[in-house]
Amino acid sequence: MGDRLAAPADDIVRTTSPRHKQAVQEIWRRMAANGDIYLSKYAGWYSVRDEAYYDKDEIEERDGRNFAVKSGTPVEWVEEESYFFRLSAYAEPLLAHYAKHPEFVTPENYRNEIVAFVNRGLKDLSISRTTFDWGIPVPDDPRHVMYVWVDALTNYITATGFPDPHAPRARFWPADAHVIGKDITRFHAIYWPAFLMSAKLPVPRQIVVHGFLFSRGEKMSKSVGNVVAPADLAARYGVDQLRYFFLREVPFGQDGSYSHEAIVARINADLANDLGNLAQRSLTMIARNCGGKVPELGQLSAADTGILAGADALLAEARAQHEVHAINRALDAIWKVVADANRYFAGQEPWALKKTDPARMASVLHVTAEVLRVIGILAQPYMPGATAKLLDLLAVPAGRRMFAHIGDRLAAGTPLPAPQPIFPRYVEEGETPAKA
RNA sequence: CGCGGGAUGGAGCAGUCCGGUAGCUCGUCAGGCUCAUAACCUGAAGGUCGUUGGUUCAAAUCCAGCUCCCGCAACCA
Repeated sequence: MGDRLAAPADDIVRTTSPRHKQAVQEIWRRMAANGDIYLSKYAGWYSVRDEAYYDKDEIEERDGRNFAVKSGTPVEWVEEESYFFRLSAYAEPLLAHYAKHPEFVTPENYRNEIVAFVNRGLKDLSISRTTFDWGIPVPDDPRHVMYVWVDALTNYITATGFPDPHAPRARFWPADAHVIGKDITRFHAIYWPAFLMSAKLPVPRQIVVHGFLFSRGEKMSKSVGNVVAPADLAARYGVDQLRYFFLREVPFGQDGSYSHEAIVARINADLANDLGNLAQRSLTMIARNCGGKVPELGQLSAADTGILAGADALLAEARAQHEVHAINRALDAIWKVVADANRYFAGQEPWALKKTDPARMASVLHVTAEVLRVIGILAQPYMPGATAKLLDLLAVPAGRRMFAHIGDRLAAGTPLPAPQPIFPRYVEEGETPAKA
């Protein structure tokens, strides 16, 4: 999945792997050493079929037997020996942490939910089971295996090589941002930092909560029949186009909605028309009128310095927006410059200068290409494929495409490859592609 | 009274915290240009800001009630 969306994982932690077992048992030992793990009994109404416990008020009695209200499955009273984590002791430390680091849980509405939840008090957490044996054994008590919480959450530090402080990736902990779905906020904003505090490990700097995506405003569900696989969308519209659409259209942290019409509108307007066409019209002129080489740059006009300054200011703007996870605003800012560049191009009328002032035409084309280079570099994280193509067309060397190279300038005289479209228009099936 | 989000020109959103000319994208209409992927540029039309009441010189914005829509509801990762 990650590969098909051009978002490959650096690492995948299998919970059965030896390194994970080692990390999990070590954090358990440290939590125990801190006096936060104790053995007791877990008692409650258990449904074998649901593999879940229910509260007393979730149970109803019929014909002398007890059933779970929600699922209708039979339940029985079960008492099971279990290790508990003293989560109750961490309500105060957690609240203190939330207060001291207001950005710890972001966006703010999720932070408010978490604070309100913790304010109501925390119960200790059952963290082991004896009813099954798949799972990581509890240190010094092989009758128990760890229940999901400690096991699953610890995978983050397994990936950084914990407990080896000299592991190659050890420097990545604590993480700058845990990016999670809104449905698992509590586990990541409450349980996980509590475990870490108990084990005397640093907590992540930030838990960043994202929303869900809805198809035409409705939650995807099999019964509604609106389930769409991301890979299918990528195949239909293009990976870069799909990534651009969601990153641009959905404010991070909120739920987002998409539809075929919205995606087509975005990729045609922003990608094909604004950026793709700007590259095409300028590069075609260069190919035809400047010998296919980066044209000479003459004396800069106010319009030239204006558009170049706009492009050069983007890195700082994008960084500021990413700092608060406003990816859509970073893209807004970049596309504002794309629009400015189209205005610049139309205003300078290089096609007219071709007859009256070829040197000035060359300058205008040079400046336009330069702006495209900056945008191409900045847009790489969002659209790796298309930006690589754009930078290729501008003959930007592979080693000069980092943000640090934005200050580079195109060298006049550099040969350019033949222009090619970067973003094709999306044409509905059945429609005839327009003749250019 | 379980918790939370939302209701703003045809569509999707911003603005609401810190009241004071209602903004953006798409769409529509008119004009321009002709380098370009029927694209680009300029201009215009279009909104009693869900509803009722209150506070105020002034409310999309603050307060109270109501209606409708949506998501979540702790051992299920």
